[in-house]
Amino acid sequence: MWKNGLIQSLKDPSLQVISSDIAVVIKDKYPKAKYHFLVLPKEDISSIFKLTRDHLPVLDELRLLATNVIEVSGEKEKNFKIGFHAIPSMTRLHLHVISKDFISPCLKTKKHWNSFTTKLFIDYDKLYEELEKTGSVKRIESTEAKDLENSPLKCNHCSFEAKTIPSLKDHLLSHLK
DNA sequence: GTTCTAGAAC
DNA sequence: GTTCTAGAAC
Repeated sequence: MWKNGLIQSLKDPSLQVISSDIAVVIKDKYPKAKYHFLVLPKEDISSIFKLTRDHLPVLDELRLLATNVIEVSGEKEKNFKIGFHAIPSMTRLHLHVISKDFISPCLKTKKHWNSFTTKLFIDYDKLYEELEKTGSVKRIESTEAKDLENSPLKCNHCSFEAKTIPSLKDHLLSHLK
């Protein structure tokens, strides 16, 4: 089943970029930017919704590996987004580490775009705080999620709003240095 | 999560 | 006529 794809990838050492005793970094199979890594715990945590305060140290470790893999790539952390999808599709908790260029042939749909650039993307710090304060991560309302998935294609660098995905992709090229 | 493709949008 | 999106996938 495709939902278990990440767990399969986790087992394949050739896909591992870096790892520690408790977590592994792999490249996203369909990267949505120049750099797109996933940090997964070895512990069988299916998603953000299974997290408790007991997992805070695991999150700390995921975050450390995120910093490490950016360093190894020779890039600057400020040029990355680090966080979780509010509605994960695939099982096994995974932290996205993605460069803000969002230039990739695999970025094809409005849902892709909005999953990284709206509240459908939960920054690491925000999720960590919620877990610390409330002891769990709340599921987003499905009506709000639909609205976010279908919201206008706003550039993540400026006020530009694209009418189509291809025009957004053209526009993103203009932000390359 | 992706692929495929019908038909909407242009 | 071509580009682009969006829903089914048994």
